[in-house]
Amino acid sequence: MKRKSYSDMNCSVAQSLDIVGDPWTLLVVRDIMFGIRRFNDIQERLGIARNTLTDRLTTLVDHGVLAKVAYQDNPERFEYRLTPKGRALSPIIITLMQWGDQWSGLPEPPVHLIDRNSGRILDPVLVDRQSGRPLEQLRVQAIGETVRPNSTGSQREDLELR
Amino acid sequence: MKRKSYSDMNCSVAQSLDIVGDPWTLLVVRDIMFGIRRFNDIQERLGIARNTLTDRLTTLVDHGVLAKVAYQDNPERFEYRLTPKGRALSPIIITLMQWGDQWSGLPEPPVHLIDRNSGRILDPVLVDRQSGRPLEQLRVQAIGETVRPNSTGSQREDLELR
DNA sequence: ATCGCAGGTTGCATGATGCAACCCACACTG
DNA sequence: CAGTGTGGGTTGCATCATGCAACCTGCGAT
Repeated sequence: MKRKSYSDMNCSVAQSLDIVGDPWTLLVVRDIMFGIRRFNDIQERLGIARNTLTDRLTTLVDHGVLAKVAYQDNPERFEYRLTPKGRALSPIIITLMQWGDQWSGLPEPPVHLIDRNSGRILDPVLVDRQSGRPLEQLRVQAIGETVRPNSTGSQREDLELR
Repeated sequence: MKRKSYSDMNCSVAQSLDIVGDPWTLLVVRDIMFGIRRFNDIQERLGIARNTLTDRLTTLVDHGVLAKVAYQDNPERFEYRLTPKGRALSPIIITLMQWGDQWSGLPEPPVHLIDRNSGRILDPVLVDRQSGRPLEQLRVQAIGETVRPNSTGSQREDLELR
């Protein structure tokens, strides 16, 4: 049956996953972010079915995450580039990469991010912009209509971040 | 046909998505992180099919993301709690939430994160741990076997992060 | 005795995916 | 100008995952 849309869920996580939650979608974005921008290159690297790739690319273009631009005429050939909305996905890709590095059992990280100025390997961490403190060191609470005490009637709890 | 496993891809993003990339999985983790921990509560909040929820929960337990713990006997009743591996997913959930807040067209964020000490709304940003500088302000390059110059023969490019 | 609840399991219909084959316009080679 | 290669797809078919509703089981309460 059709996969249910999350879009009526009044939850930003659900809104995001409604756009980038399909299988392959974030891997396609990852490849394009890393400089693989053409249909055949993406298809070969990922091993994704060609019709599925067509679907993902057009859906991402429809959602404004990618732009399809011709890089030559006669014959017309295309590449896919990130829009600002697409570039804003980088924190998601990077945190997914980190979690995979730490927890998925690969012997060592297949890819490192380096700062081109210092040449150093980067260690990305999520902090509060104002205080600069890592979120995992704070007592963080979620507030909003969507988040309610659960059925036990317990009071709202802190998020377990570490 | 069966969805292809990404696990032989030598890419941490793929490894992560192999575990948390199924539809509903991250929404289930989100709910549990926000304190919804019981089968029926999750099922009602998400509107997920009950058999699908069963599958997602057992898969997450098998992967060590969740722990199924009894909170009473006679009759035995269970709740699902995050393991350390599951708690480590919080940066992914939070960055997904941010992207949804910014780009998915909701009038305003349905949920805010606040610091319980200061009471202030948190604005999470991904920085390099050592320098404290936001990644989007750096020239970042990905290095590793998986990342190669693309078919145009162009040299390795910086990641477009902003 | 039966009602309800928590936490599932089962059966069926359909849509999404994988896979292979095909297509089309153009360019290059002989 | 016939044949071959390349980029970027489309089409058909088989199968798996999902949605949905119904059913089940153990227990406590009425």
